[in-house]
Amino acid sequence: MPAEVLITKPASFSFGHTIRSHGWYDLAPFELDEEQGRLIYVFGGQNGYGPATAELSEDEKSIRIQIHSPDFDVKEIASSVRHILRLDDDFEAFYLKTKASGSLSWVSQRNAGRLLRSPTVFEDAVKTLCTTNCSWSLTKKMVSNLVEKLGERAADGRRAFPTPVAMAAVDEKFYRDEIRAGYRSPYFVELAQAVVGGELDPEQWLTSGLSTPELKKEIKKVKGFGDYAAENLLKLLGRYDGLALDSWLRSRFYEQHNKSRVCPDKKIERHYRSYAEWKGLAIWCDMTEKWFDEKP
DNA sequence: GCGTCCAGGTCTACC
DNA sequence: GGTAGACCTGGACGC
Repeated sequence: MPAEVLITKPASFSFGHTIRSHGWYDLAPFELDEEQGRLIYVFGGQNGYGPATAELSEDEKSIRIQIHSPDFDVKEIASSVRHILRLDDDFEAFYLKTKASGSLSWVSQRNAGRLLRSPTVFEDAVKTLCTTNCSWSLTKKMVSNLVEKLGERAADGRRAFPTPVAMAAVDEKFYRDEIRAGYRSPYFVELAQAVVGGELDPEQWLTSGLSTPELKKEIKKVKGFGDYAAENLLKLLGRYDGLALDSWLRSRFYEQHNKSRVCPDKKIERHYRSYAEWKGLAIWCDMTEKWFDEKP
């Protein structure tokens, strides 16, 4: 029998909207069980414990965590679940703006807006790099390869996301040949080695006192992070000032708000200007509303 | 099955 | 600061 932990749900929280908020649920070691409405994740080993697979689901008042492992750090896993589901983030100011907007009033009605994230900023950074300049199928392949070839195995045979140490231990050739990361390969080596060597601490970005533009500059110092990747990572850190425009978001905007005609990014920026520091989340909710009609 | 073309975001060199 | 070309992969397409 798996061990079970319950976490009380915040008042304005939607489990379904959070786990399907963006593509992360589709990237290993996340797995979405659509039929049962469960999110599965393999938490990395910590504090002397090995990796542990956990299934997250919900009932009326709680989030249920079922842990399939002979030994695990229950506090660490519960704390990571709070982090990945953003249970402690405050969206009241965003909901006030969306309520006033009319077109985005559904966001507060459905308690949407929480973007699923990984337990560590390092994992989110690596996955963001895997989304740059390629199709979603290639992103999935690169992330699966990383987990399969470098991740530590949990008791049930699934694997956790690789640690910075594991990623720093292999060379550029490995990333090219085994991960199929192509020209991104040296970026992974550089990122992992900088974290292991202590020159870079991505986890510190969560609590950084820097302004968002300053933090974006810091993130862009990491090879492979341009405007899109930096702004995407900032969203996962909880800073929504940037739109993180990629080709998909642009084409959805043209279709929805510009009669399918291409327009400059500045026009997109103007469209969401009233959301101020929330505009990155506003565009994401605006462009993905239909996802939740398709996936009730 | 093979070859060609294209999309995708960032980097570097150059203006 | 802006721009062009290179980077690399997988998918689509034509043969």
